Amino acid sequence: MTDTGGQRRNATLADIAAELDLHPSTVSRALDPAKAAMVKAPTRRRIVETADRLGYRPNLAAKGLKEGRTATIAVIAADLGNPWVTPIIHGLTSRMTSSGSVPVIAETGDDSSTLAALLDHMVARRVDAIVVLAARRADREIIEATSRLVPTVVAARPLEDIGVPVVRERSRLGGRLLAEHFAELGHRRVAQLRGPEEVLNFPNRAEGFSARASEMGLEEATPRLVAARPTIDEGSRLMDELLDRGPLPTAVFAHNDLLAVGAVAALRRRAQSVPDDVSVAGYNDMPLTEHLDPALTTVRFPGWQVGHEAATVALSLAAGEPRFGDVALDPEFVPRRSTAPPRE
Amino acid sequence: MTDTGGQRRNATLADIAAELDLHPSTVSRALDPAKAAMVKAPTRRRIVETADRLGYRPNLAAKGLKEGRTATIAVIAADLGNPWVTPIIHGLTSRMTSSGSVPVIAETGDDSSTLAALLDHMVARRVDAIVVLAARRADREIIEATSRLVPTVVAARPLEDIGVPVVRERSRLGGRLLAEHFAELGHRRVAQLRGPEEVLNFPNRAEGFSARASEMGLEEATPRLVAARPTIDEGSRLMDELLDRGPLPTAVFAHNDLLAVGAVAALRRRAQSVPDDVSVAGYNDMPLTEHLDPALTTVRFPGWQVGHEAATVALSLAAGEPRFGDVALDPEFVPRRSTAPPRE
DNA sequence: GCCGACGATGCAATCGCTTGCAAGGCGATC
DNA sequence: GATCGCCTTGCAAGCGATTGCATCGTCGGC
Repeated sequence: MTDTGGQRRNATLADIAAELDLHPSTVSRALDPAKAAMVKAPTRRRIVETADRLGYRPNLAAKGLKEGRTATIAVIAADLGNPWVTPIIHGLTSRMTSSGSVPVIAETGDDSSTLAALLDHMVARRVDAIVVLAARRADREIIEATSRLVPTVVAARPLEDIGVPVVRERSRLGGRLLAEHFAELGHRRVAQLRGPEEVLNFPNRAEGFSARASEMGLEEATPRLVAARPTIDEGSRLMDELLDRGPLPTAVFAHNDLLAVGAVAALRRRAQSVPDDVSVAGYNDMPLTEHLDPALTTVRFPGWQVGHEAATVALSLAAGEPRFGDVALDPEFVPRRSTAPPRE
Repeated sequence: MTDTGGQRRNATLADIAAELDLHPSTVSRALDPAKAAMVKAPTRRRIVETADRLGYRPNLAAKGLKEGRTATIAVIAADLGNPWVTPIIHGLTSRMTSSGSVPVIAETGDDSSTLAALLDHMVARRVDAIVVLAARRADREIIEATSRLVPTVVAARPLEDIGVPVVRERSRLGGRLLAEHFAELGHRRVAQLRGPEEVLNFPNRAEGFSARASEMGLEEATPRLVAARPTIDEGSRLMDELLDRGPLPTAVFAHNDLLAVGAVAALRRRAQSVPDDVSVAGYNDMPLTEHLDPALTTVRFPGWQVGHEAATVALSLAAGEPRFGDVALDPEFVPRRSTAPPRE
C-alpha cells in the first residue's frame, strides 16, 4: 500500500529550460512538431530527453488560455439515466476524441432553469462549442442567446425556427411509418400515448402518425393522453387511463420505448395480451428493445449517428467554419412481435 | 433565421474596469462573493451593473490556470455503449455537478494503450482528479503511475493491491448469492459463462460462486467458458459451445446481464426453454433487465451509488483531503423469472 | 577580408484572473 | 490638531504556454 498523498508538481517549460540553461520559448518550439525545425537538432534532442525524464506534460489549460480554445465541447443532456441517450453520447464521444477534443457532460433533468444555468456555466468555461440534447420548446430563446457567445448545436431533440444548426431525425416520417404498419395489419381503431409536447420529437411523431392514419382511414381514440415525462411509469399510467375510458383501441403507438414498456406492463396487469388483445409499438429502438418481452415493434432512432453528426457540426463550428444547413436523419421501421393483426 | 456566424468576444475584467475607470483587481474583488465586502457598496453596485450589462462571464480557464485547478474530473469508461455504465455515469455526474465540477468523459474500448493515452491526455488537461471505470488487470501500473501526478480513483471495476482508492461492489458476495439461489432451487449441475479475466469483477464473481457452490454440493460443468468481451454475442457463442459439449447443466450463471441475454437467445434458437429446461441468471441488473423476456434473475450492481461514491472520493482527493480506505458496496440478489427449479 | 543573410536562441508581451502588498484618504482618538 | 489605523483602491507579479521581434554568431559570397 504505497502512499498516494503527495502528488508531484507537474514540470513546466520553465523547469526544462532551467535544467538545460535555455529559454522556455526554445523549449516550447522544440516540443511543438510544427516548429521543431527551428531548433537545432542536438538541442532539440536534449530538450526532448529531459522533457520526458521530467515527465513533462504541457498544461492544456495554459495553452487554451493563450490560444483562446479549450478543446472541450459541452454536451447537455436531459436525463442521463434514459437509455435513449446512451448511443447519442457514444456517437458524440467517439467523433470528438478522434479529433482531440473531449466532451464535458451535464444534465438538466428537463428543467429549463437548470439548462440556463448550465449554458451559462459552459460559456464561462469557454468550451469551444455546445451540443444541446435537452432542448424543450421553451428553451429556444436562451439557446439562441447562448449561441451568440459560443457556437451551439441543437441535436436529437429539434427546435423549430431557431437560429442554430439542428441535427435531428425525421420524426414525422417515423410517425407515418407506424400508422402505415397499423393500417396494413388491419387495425381500425388506434391510440397514441404522447410524450411531453415540450419535446418537439413527440408532437412531430404524433403529427406524422395522425396525418397518415387519417389518410389510411384509421380512427384515433379520443382521450388525449399526454405523459408528463417519457418514462415507464408514465406509460403505465396513461395505459391505465386508456383502459378505464371506454372502448379499447386495438393498436397503440407509444411515443417512445419506455412509454411502450410501461404500457405493456399495464396491459399485462389487466390480463390483456400483447399483441393478441392490443398491439403496442414504441419508438427509438433503444438498446435491448429487441430482447424485451415481447420484442417491441418500434422505429429506430439513429442515436449514434445523431451524436456523430452533432459532434461533426460542433467541431466545424468551433473551427470557425461557416454554419451550414441542418442535418436530418431517417428513422427506420423495425417490426417485431408486439404488433399483430387485430383479433378476428 | 438570424445569422450566427459572428460570436461576440466575451467581456473581461479589464473591459469592465476600463468602462468604469477602475482597476481590474477591484472588479475581480467586487465580483467574488468572498471578497465583495472589501469593495465599497456603491462601487460594487456599479461594477455588478456594468458586468451584467456587458454579459460578463468569468473565464474559468484563466481562473483555473491561476488557481491550479480546473473544476473538471476525468471519467474514463471502457465502453459507453454498454448499458451497465449508464447508471454509473449518472451517479458520477449528479454528484459532481452538485459541487460545481464537471466530468469530461472518454472511452478506452477496453484497450490498454488507449487507456494509457487517455490518462496522459487527462494529466495534460490538469483535471482535478481521474475516475477510472475501465481498469483491467494489466493496467495497474499505469494507473498507479498516473496517480502520482493526479489524484486517481478506480471504480466499478476493481484492481487489487493497488495504491489508489477503489470503489467497488463485493463481487464475491454476488457470486455466492447466486450459488445459494441455484442450490436452494434444487439444481445440482451448474455452469458459468465467464466474463474476461482481465476485468476483476468477473473472476471475483466466479470465485464467490464456485466457493459457495462447492460448499453446497453443486457440481460445475467442465468446459471453462470465457467470453472475450462481455456482450450479447459472446453470451450466445458461449452458450452454443456449452450446448455442443456433452450434458447440459440445469442452471447457468452468466457473469453479466448481456451475456445472459445472449445465452437465453442461443437457448431459444435451440428450442430450449428458459427457465424450464435451463435456468439462466445474469448479473448487474442493468436498466430494463426486469422487462426482458424472460425477466432476468440477477444480482443488482449498485451502479448509481458506485458512481456517486467514486465522485465523492475523487472530489475529496482533489480538495487535498488525505486518502481514506476503499469503498465496497453490497450487491443485492434479485430473483425473477429466468430461474426455476430443475425439471422433475 | 568585409558585409549581408540566415540560422538558432533569447526577450518580452500576452491570454484573463487572482492576490499580497502598497498607497491614498478619511475618520477617530488623545 | 497631529497621529494612528482602517477602509478602499491601485499596482504588479504570476499561473504556463505561445509568438513576433530582437539579437547574436556564423557562414558564404565577392
